[in-house]
Amino acid sequence: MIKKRLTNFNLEQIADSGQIFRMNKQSDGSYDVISKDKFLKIEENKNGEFCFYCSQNDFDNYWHNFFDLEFDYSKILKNIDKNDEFLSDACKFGSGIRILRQDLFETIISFIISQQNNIPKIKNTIEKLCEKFGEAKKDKETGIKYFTFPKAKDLCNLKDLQGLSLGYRDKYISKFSESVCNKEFNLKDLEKEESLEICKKKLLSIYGVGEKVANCIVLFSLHKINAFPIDTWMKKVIEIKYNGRFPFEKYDGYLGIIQQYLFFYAKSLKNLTEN
DNA sequence: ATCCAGGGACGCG
DNA sequence: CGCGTCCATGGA
Repeated sequence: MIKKRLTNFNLEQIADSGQIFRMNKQSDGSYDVISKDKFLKIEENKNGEFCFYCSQNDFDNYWHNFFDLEFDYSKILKNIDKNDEFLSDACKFGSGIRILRQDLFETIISFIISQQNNIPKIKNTIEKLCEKFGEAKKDKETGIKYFTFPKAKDLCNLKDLQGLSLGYRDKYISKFSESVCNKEFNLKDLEKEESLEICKKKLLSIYGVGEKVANCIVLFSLHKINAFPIDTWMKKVIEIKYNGRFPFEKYDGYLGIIQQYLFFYAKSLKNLTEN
């Protein structure tokens, strides 16, 4: 078990942010996270320390990077236009959010599922997918049983994907998985690509991936933190709070982090027109 | 330009 | 309890 004192790191905020990944709050207040074939329990103790139930090796080689712990988010929080009250409030409200580095294949599948869908159902569908096609495993540290995320070769057959309430998205998943298996689509090359625009272009070539989903994938997996996904919440924010014109130029270079604060804050408010 | 394809959880009046 | 909406995309 690794104990860490961390600033700008909040489990609840990370779990409820716009990122779709396998993180679930347990009845004892701890959080179970699953990424690829890895499991991690995290809890915050009375001293305000975070306990990561994994080996030093797994922490250093995987989770540290996954949660983007090297990056100092307070730099961003200091750069906010003081006159922008809504954004200042949003940054305070979500200051513990981190932009994760999620597995590329897992992120592509997850965000294809996310389109025209709600978060409880998305999570439910992903879990069903993992139970059916993933590998049953037991976490060494806690003994907790879990299912790994499926491999591309397991998701190629369209018929196998039926009955999981994927709806019309099933064909997107089988086609993409097949293109990964026959090397038509090279995940490794995409992971190495530096340019946000080239990454987006390659992702947009996937059947079933459009502008919004491509932006989510480059931000949440490839960590191009200037990507700015615009969903219905962001549309509302820009329209109601910024009269249709958000000052993108002020935050060039880290727009994706700004987007997460805005998204998380907007969702927490019952009515955007008030406040 | 507009509609529909699957589907279900959730919030609100 | 019924209805609108939800982290959209592609094809007709």
